[in-house]
Amino acid sequence: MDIKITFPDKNERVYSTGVTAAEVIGGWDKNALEHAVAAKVNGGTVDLTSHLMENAVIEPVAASSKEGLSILRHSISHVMAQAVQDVFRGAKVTIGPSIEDGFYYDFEYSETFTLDDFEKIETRMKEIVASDYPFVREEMPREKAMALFRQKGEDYKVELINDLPADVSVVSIYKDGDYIDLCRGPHIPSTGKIKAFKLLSVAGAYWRGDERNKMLQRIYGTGFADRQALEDYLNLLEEAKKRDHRRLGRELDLFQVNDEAGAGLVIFHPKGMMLRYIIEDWERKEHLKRGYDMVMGPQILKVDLWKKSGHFDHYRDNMYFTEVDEQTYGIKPMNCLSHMLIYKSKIRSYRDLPLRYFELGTVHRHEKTGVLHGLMRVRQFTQDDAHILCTPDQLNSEIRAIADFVNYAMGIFGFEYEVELSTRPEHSIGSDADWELATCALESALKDNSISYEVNEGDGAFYGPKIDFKLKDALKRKWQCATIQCDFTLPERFDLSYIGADGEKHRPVMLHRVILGAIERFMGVLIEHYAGAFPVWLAPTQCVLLTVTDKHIPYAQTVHERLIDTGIRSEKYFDNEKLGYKIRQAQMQKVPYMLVIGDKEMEAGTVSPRARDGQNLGAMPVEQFIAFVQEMCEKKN
RNA sequence: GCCGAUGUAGCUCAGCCGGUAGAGCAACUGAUUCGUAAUCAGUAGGUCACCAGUUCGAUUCUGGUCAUCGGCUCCA
Repeated sequence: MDIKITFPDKNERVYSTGVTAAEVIGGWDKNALEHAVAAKVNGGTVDLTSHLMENAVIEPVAASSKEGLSILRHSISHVMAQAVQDVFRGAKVTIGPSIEDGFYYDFEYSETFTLDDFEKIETRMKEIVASDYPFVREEMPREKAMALFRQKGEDYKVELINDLPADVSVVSIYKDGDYIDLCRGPHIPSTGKIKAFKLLSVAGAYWRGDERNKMLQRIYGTGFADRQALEDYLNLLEEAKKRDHRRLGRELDLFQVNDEAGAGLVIFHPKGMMLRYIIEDWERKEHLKRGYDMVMGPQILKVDLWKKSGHFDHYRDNMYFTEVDEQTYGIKPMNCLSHMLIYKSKIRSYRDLPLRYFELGTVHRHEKTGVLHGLMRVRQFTQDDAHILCTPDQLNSEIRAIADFVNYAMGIFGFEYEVELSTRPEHSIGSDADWELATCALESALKDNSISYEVNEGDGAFYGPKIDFKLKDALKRKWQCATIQCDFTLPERFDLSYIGADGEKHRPVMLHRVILGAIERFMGVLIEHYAGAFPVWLAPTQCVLLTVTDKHIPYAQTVHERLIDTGIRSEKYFDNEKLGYKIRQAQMQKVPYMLVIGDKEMEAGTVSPRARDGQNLGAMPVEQFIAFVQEMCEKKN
């Protein structure tokens, strides 16, 4: 029997049944086979060693492609597990997938792995690579596989097989050398295909990601198609370290987190506070343009109100409480309660809706110690929070308007983001019907706006489903910033109503939403995004005046006063140092413009700006520089 | 909260197999008055995270606490 194979270039060739994918690809293009780690056959990815049994469209999967890298890294994780078991007898294997920038493998082992062990493991891995063991796939009945892994003492693998759906009768295993692993595949043809890898870190991880389970040891590593790509990636990691917001926060004197004050509590220094002020000021204006009203509620509210809202039952562990005059107060972890009370302060007509209450609301949440992280994860933070109360009919257009707002804001800062729709979690309040309605409202607004999104099952807030906007920082970590949450429950619990056109009472719907999310976190992301070199409109210091000698100070002082007078954030640097030294200092502080002031400038009434990128703009009248900076701010440059 | 690592001057880091500590940069003082990424000299700076224990003696060893870092879980 012969089969017909179609290549990517649409050419076709006939082979006898059972020919391997590698033979077919090699016959089509030797070079393509050289760089391939797997094959795509009729859309599915398979081993190069797999046999083709029917007519097929075939395509090589290159090691450097996204899918190829994933397969390569998965294979490297097998080799690492093999090496770990060779070096550390008794280590049990669990799972070892490829992830975004590499791979990991989780082990159970009596001793702790240290960074020093990496060398031993890598050395053994290199031997395995040099041996060029073929990866051999074998399929067997699940009972047989279970017996095999039980006999090897691999309890976790036994559990994995045990938990497979009942209708799975055959499982696949992969062998390379004398190592056997339960695996769906596909894998690279042989260990010799591995050209570049590195182990990066070791950390704890719960078996199956559940904190009730045993803590395993996870070794992270990465691999690439060639050494150069690996080098480039490692350099990128170094670069990312340099723009870590915690480091820049100190170097640029923006903020501190102090043990004496408490973990997760940010203290803003003048420059950091200036940055924050600029962002908040901009936000207030943007909200006023969009029909929001500014409001403000108290920091603590009586515990009974938190019971009424459901926070006490569902959010208590994350809340701080305080006792005053035998009254218990909850320190607010969210801003909604006051906003509910504002709504309730008078009878509302359908003509009043939608009402959009905006508050830069500071909240406290008791976050677990292990999750605190610079500005990104803190215990006190300020949300650019708003609650929109509207009729069900208005829901769709309100959600669309928020999505537009988010898009506009992200555009200003040049962030990319992804959208997720999070549905009802395990612990939640409200009826199924309301959840259904709320989820549909969010989903249809996304669809109407043709925003692509992924569904995140069970990740909603306890009172309603949400749309999350996740932006990416310099380390490619995703951060949840903007979110829109649809809530039928709180209006119910607070018995909110409006009088409709029919003269009857109706229940409004509430949207909770933030645009930047937490100002602290957003600033952290911003710092890394710009590597501390903020655009002029955001820079805490926009220009610094550098005098050549002391005799230029009086003139420089008048320039400074003029700049400050026009609202430009100018700083004086009149120290008795050489110009080169001062430029270096200003450069390291990443100030957008350095204004050099010497004899020439003093005589002509000019300044000579030097841009942060080293470009000398030449002498210009002070007024010209002012106009220049003002224009940049206007354009948000 | 869990696993692991770490905590020495403002910062980056040495050091001590137990005998109370150093370097570079920063800071301060003086000299120098200088044109686009580091002028020279001097001075000062530390309860070695905190609290116990072992010891004649602890920064060093042991235990606990706090915090930080890398992850897990959770989240704006």
